[in-house]
Amino acid sequence: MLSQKAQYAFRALTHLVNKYNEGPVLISEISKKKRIPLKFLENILLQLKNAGVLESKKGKGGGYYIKSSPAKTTIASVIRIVDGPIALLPCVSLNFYERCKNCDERNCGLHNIMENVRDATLAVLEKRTLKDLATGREDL
Amino acid sequence: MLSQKAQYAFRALTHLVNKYNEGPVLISEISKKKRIPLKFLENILLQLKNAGVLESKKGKGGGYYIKSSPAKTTIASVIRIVDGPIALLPCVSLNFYERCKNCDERNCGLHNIMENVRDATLAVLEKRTLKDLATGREDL
DNA sequence: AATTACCCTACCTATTTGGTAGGATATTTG
DNA sequence: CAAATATCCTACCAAATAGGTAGGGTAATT
Repeated sequence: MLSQKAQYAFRALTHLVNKYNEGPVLISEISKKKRIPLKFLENILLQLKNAGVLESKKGKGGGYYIKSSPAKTTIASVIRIVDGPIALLPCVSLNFYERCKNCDERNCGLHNIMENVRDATLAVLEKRTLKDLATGREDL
Repeated sequence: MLSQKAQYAFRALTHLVNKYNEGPVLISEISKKKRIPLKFLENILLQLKNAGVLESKKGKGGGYYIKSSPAKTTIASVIRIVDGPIALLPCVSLNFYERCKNCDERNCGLHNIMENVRDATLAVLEKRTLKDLATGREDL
């Protein structure tokens, strides 16, 4: 399951997508509109900025906004930034690979199954982008 | 990611599949062969038994064994027993559904995406069974 | 210079995860 | 029946992670 943090991240990103091209949005606005604890949200947005998804502007009239086009950032990459691995086992993770100390990957039934799961999952998550989060209207 | 507990469960089940139809297997044997802490393994196997995956026999000559045919138990069901939900969000879980308090499911881009992920994941995990864990040889 | 608003470090609490201890219970065998 | 075997059950514990808070520092406007 996605962490609460990741869910907050997606809620915040949804807001930013809906306001794309309307200039920087205050953390406090996102916090209020989406009911996300302010200080917690602050470091989520910072993390997304450091990873290159968001850009920020300081001082009056500042805030956060989506760096490039929403269609350029995949849902998969957001999950990796906030929660880490998407795969169900370290030994089948593309971005966070770790060798299994207790199985021989070429002769492990589970390994094979989990590779299939990973591929099926990524087929969706790498295709969908921030653009797909847009709602058109301002729900909660 | 799957928990350590789930990974232990699959290692143990692999052993039991390989010994299918050879009678009950001692917890202590599985523990030794698969290097799983004995007491921890004990309650994993018990849980799988209570869920109807395994059967046990007490006293001398006792142990654990797979209840019905290995092909009857899906990988998905094992994950649900040991780790709980497979879906990435509670609001798209088939077996552990919980309403999202912060979004309208009909108008939530993320909800839709996560339904697709769930379907893609389950297409694999509901098709594969314990039978697919069999290795033929005794690794580790 | 004052204000605004993001940036950074540190900290705190509750829950979950991973694991252990010890005895109770049921079954088989002599 | 008694002894041995092996699962079953309850309780506990420590470390890690998740979720959240506090407070001041820094940069950019006006």
